[in-house]
Amino acid sequence: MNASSIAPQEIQAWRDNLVLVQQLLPFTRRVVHAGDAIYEGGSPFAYLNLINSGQFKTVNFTADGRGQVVGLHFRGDWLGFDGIAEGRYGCDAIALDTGEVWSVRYADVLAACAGSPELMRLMHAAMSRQIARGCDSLLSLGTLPADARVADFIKDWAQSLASRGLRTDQITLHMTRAEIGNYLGMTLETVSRALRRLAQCGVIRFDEKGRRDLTIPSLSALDGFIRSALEQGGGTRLPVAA
Amino acid sequence: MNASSIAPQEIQAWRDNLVLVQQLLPFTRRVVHAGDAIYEGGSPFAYLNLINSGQFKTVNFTADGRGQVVGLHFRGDWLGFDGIAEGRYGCDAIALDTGEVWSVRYADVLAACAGSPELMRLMHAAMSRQIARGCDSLLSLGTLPADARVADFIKDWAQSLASRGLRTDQITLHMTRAEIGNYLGMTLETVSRALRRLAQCGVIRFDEKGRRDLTIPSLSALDGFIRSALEQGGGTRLPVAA
DNA sequence: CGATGTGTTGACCGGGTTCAAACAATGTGG
DNA sequence: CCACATTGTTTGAACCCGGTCAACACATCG
Repeated sequence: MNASSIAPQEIQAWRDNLVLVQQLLPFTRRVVHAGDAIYEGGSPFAYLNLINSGQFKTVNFTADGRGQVVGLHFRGDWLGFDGIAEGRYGCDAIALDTGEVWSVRYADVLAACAGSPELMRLMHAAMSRQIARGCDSLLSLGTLPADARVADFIKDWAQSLASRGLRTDQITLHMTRAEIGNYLGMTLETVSRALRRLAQCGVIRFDEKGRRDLTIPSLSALDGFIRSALEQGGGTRLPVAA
Repeated sequence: MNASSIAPQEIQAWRDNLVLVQQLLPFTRRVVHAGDAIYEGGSPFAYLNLINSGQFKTVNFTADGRGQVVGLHFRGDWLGFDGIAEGRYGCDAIALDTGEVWSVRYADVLAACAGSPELMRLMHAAMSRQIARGCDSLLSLGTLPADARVADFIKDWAQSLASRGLRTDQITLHMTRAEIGNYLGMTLETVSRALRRLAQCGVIRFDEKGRRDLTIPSLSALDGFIRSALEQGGGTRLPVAA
């Protein structure tokens, strides 16, 4: 599951989305800035949004005010799948920095899919990928201690960039400690302490610029940190005895 | 979000899957028993499985032996979406009791979707629903204390049955405490204690038959328990200051 | 009968939360 | 330019929820 094991056809999956949409679908470009909402939970569903650039989070809100970051999304990802079934979006989609999304009417997508098996397959694959990513998030939340969860988070982030052809050694987290903590199911203080420990182990390094820019000397070192945190941290936390 | 607020068209969504598949797709019926694997993570993807009866869990495994129950599935749900993108299943799908699934070649689904907008829409909706359910799981894991998480789990279970026209006052958990705990990100002991506390509050009641059969006097009482656990348990655990 | 798997309960302890204080970064207006 | 407010980050100290370990009850099954 490391970056080098990404299947060849996967490396370019994000690009296929952009190319095919450009060829087959009418869409409107929409430039957004940090904090902008692409859509909000509860509002009527009509559009899917394909990310052309920028980074985004999806946040799930409840009536009683609880909020949970449930996903991070990058170039080539779709925003809005959660709205298809109910006809209303289930989450807020928020831009983490400035970027551009391509908005397409879902009705147009359906029509185009009927005429293009390739596009239909691509949409299925995109939804499938989001389902699989959700499973991985649950795995991380349920089985890893706090420090390892933060390490896994950074590893995922870097791999997401790597699979899109972006540089992974030097990354910028466009999220506050509070947002990261929310996403990982812990408090902002724990995130801060975990990052300090990761830096002390040399598995990440903070840039001079600020506390959100960091360099990753080695992805496999991150993996090593996670594994060591698992075995020395009591060993079998939530294993399933087959 | 209570049981009575389910939209009319949602109540029968599970049935549409079964009806449409029966009309449009060649499939093979497959009877399974508790513990049987419908498919296993890592094996090549070729079939989707529509649940006609029974209850199922999906389990995500890692190379280092960690396992996490990531989803529960009932009549009308599809199993196998997570395999479309990579061409390999990402999870194990395990039967929790005796049931029947309809196995359909994914290639046939694609072909049939091209000729039936209704079926295509239905597949999208099914995937969308699974994405949304994943988001809800993350919300529960990230924002609720242990007791409330167990209460929310039972509420979800009951609502899943209710939306399929099954009785919700009397339910049987076809899972061990360890499985439930794994699903909810806690230990089996905590599950046991949480259930006892729920029973003491009268929000659930154990049947004479065994420790897995329980009755739910009132769904709204479960909601009340969750809300009270939130406000008296320190109040704002992971809220997002808008 | 013992063996095995499951569930319950108690006592202890530790990782992570909570509370608090101080610091850093970035505006904002006079 | 500085005073000031605001937001984000770091660090410390105390507390507590939930994990860990252990013992026991209770089934089912050979």
